[in-house]
Amino acid sequence: MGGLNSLRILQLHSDYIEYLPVQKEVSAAEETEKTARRIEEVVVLFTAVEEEDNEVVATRAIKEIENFLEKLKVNRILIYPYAHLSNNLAKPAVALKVIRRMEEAAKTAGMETFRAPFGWNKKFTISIKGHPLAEQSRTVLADVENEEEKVSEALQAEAKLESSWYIIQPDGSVVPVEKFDFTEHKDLERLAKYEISKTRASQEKPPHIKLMQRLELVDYEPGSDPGNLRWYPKGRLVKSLIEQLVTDTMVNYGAMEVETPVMYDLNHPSLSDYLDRFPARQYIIKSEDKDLFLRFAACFGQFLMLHDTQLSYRQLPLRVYELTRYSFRREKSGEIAGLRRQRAFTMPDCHALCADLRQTKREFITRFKLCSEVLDSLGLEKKDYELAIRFAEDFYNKNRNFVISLVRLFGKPALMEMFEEKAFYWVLKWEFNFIDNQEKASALSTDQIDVENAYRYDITYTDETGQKQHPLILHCSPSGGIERCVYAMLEKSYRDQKEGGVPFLPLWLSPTQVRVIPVSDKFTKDAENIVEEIRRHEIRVDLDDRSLTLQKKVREAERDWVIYVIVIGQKEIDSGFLPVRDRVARKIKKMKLRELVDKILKEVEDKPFKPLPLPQKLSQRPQFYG
RNA sequence: GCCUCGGUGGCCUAGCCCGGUAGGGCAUCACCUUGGUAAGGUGGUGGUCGCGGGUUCAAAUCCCGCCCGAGGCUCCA
Repeated sequence: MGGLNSLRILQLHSDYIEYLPVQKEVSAAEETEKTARRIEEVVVLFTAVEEEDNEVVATRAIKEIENFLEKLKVNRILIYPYAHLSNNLAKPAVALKVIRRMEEAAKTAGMETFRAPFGWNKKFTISIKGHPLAEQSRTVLADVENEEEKVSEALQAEAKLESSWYIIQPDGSVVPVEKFDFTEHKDLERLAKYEISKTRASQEKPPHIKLMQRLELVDYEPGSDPGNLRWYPKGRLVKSLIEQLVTDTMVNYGAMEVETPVMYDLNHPSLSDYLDRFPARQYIIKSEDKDLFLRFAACFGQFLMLHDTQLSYRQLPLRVYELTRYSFRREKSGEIAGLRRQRAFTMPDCHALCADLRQTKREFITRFKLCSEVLDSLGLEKKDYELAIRFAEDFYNKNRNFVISLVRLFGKPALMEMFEEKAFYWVLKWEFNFIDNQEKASALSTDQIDVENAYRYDITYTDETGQKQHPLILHCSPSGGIERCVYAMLEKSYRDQKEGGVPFLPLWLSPTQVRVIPVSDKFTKDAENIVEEIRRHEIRVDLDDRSLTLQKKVREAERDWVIYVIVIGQKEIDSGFLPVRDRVARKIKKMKLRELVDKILKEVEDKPFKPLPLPQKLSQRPQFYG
């Protein structure tokens, strides 16, 4: 029964690999020079030879790999002896023989074949490509009878543990997902389906894409890489106001705003560890003497900063905040979609260092509340998003009441994922998920308890007794990506409209809050005076001075989602009352200018303000789209 | 990366199956119109039909190759 033993190969389609033999590890090691080697556009085969392998297996392995290379349209391989793939290794002499046989077979098959020396401890750097076939692990069995090929997602699968899915209710009761009655919780059902079975209901284009273009908020930029967007003035205003709101919220909460670099040395020792877990996702920049990667979160910069910080337990919890413009993730081409997912995106990222679990829990609750406040400001209420909460079973058993208290705060049943063991660097994590018109779920706010990175980055504080301690680290994005917030607002508006409602952005985010329309050219001057009076109160007001019909101008104001529209003619000048067309209430109400101003100021109270991002007169505005 | 669909003035789109000198709408420009709450009228400017090759007397249309985009798959600590 030799069937269980085999040749194990981790096959990685790589942009490049660099390796440097450091020292001999076994006596059977081959002779080689201690010089660095770099190979580009290559399929790297990390190979371990197990106990009962014979040389037939080598030929068979190469045959399988040959098929694969055809699919990848690559013809260059590097055979890289890598013992760590197995705990049942063959003797070095046998292994070397098998490896040499592989090399020979590959050359015979016409592959451009490289091989790293056997028996050496080697330092290496690898950049793996981002497509699904890039990472494969294969096991070639020694037993000829057993021809099954096992192909699996190598890196992820190793870390992925069994998890089970439940619905947890505010009263603390827990039901397996399949037993829960979703009648009253359709979006939660969609989230569960999306997370567990990954089914899709719809095949159409996400509606927010058309809206983001038509409203001249934001658009694709063909001159860049996919997933890098251009923001028109109105969109820039909306985005910038949301950024401001999130930042204000975090600063009020006590966070210290910092700024850190967008790119980091690929070979920095503290980072390489972390990076190893996300090998395929970076933009790589070549500088004169080093390779840099663009950050995909604010963690690096903040952790490197905190590593160098002198911290006492008296200063905990310590909150550090950064708005990353941008974070970069080189998502696979097919994964990018409008404002749902980009390759360059803006993400607020707030870390809190806590001394112990007790402090952590208190902090976690505070942040949980802040997150729903932020979403509420965007016009996203509890009914508009769903909570997912994930943890290791062990953590849950010890902290059950804490988990339930979060669900109670949320006030609705939540999706719960329980892992048999701690699978990641966090022990507890939650997200607010928005479900869009295609029934796809996207995470907005999120927070997690990280128990590893303080060690990885050696971040410490001094406790009461003068000892260095590693804190717990909370990672929170209070809003999620800002782009994604806009996506959620637009998708929600579309849904509202489909259900017979009026689509609009919250008043404090509306690029135009009030539009004044003179009934004819004769009243432009009077209209201007009114505009100026409104503007003085920090209200974004504009003037449609184009020589179009009144109907047409009203129509366009509606299409621009302007919430308050005022028409100015002789009657208004005589009476002093303004006919205010309220988009949301869908009626025209007569009021004094002061009344309107007060009403608006009250509605946008406490929210950030920025002035009109375009010329005040519509006749002076270019058309950015269409 | 794979699959599917697509690429025609700034935007939307007809024409493609069945080859015969590219049509409409919006926007833009000019003129008329100066209005009372969701599209006033007339006229004009603007296109080597994504790129390259092939078939043909003739290609937006048929064939081959490539590029770009979108969606799906997959992925999403």
